Amino acid sequence: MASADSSRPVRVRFAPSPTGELHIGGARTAIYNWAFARSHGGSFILRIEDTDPERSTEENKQVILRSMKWLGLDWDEGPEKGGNFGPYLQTERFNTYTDALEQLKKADAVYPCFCTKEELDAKRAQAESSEGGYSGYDRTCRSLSKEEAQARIDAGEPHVWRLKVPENHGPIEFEDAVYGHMSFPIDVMDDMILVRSDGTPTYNFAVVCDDTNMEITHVIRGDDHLSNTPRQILIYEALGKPVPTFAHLSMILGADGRKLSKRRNATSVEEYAKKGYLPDALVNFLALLGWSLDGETTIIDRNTLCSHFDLDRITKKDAIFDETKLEWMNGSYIQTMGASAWVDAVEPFLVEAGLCTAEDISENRSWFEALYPLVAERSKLLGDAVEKLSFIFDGPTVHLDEKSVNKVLKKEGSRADEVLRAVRDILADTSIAWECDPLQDTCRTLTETLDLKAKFIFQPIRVAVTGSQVSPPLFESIELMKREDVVARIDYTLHEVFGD
RNA sequence: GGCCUCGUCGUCUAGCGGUUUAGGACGCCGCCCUCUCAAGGCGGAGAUCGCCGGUUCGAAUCCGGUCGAGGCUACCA
Repeated sequence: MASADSSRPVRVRFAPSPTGELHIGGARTAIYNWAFARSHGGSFILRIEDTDPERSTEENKQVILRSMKWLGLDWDEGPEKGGNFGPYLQTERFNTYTDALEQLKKADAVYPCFCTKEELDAKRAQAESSEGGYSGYDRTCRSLSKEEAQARIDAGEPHVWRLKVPENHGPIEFEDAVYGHMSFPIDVMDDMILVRSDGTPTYNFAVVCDDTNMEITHVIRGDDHLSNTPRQILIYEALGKPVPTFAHLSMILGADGRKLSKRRNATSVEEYAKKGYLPDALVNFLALLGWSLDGETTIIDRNTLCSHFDLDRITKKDAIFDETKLEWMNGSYIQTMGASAWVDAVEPFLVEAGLCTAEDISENRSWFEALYPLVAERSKLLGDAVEKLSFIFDGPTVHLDEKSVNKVLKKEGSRADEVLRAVRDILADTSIAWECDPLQDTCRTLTETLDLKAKFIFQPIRVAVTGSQVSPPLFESIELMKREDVVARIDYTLHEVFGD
């Protein structure tokens, strides 16, 4: 029975392969590993599994590192950081795999196999179409004598190294921290290839070597590896190394209930950053996709996550990624993030939209921070600020939304022209402080002067000043604009709509 | 084909044999607040716990079967 050595200090790792960007599923796996390390006083290791030269790229590696940093998942050991168990790129660890292979050769736990890929494919194809079906490599080369095998190796014949699955081994069992007791019959275990004919390690072999050498205590990974686990346990046993605790994570599905795919869904962390999500929100949301604190709490900050995360509250069921809820959560984080952090986060969006430059922001920092209350509780995504605030940057004229003009200014009996003329005089009156409250209070007196409901006073002002019947709070916005611009906008509207 | 999983409101989930008329969150609907939109507050609809049997005084919770979904079964990771 495989069991973990609980006396060792907790060491976990996130091991992406740079064959693509960091996607949502990988991000969640990373978050769980990170949070587990933090909540157990352990180490979080980042290892890049780049043994597939065909698909691995340096660019992808950089994107992954960038996304990890953006998410705020700091690693204790790994690329750029180093550590006592490096290197942290598999391509730089080949000597450790050959060392392990030598050890297995000495222990007579592996054997060379000379069957070619073509022969294997043919055998498998034939077996699959026959009655019993395919049940793994037929072990042709396992019965080769030592001498014959060595002679063929010496003759330069291409060969792989296969694990000699033990004859008298009971079922392979382990306690998965998420799925519970697992048991796999030994007779369905293939004599899997550990080292390819070109000398490179296969995935299952490389992971086990790395995880043992890096003294990983808990392997938290996607459940597509659940069926690989018994194979890996066999390798741990052959190596005579302690088997870590495994925790397998269910899959994240798209809204259509199907596997997330680049074609149908936004899948990479980078895309979510560009869409205006906050790292805190994404971490919170992803943490809750398959894990719960208590079933009640939904807003969970990093500190809470890092102190309370544990494996026993992870769900087994696949989860559907519901972006609507992510949006809500992001809005919630925007509401509480504070003006300063908001300005930093929203800057690229404002600049991108051409509303201002980075210099404008650094020179008028406090003015930009004053914008925050106008949109904080009205934004789901950072970029929402652009649409809501653009009118403020428009100067002495503003684009008048036709629908709003018709509905508010030209409405039968609204007396919007009277209202605007009166308001114009109030706003132009320099004896009234250019501040939210005095301006608003003075305008409100018009409800009595003109005998109109507040709505009929304020909505015309809103359309004239912001161009639309929907906007952030009126006088809070006006306060942040120049008096001459606001007055000019009212004159402009009066002229455009009423021909003044 | 073989092996291994998973299955509670539309979605994320709580639930670990009785305290459950199955709780919370998002979304949806209504009301309140209100200068618009939001935010916030309050309330509502929404799950016979995939299905069928069994165990039990009692099951979403335990067991068996079944259906559906998924993973692995590569000289990919």
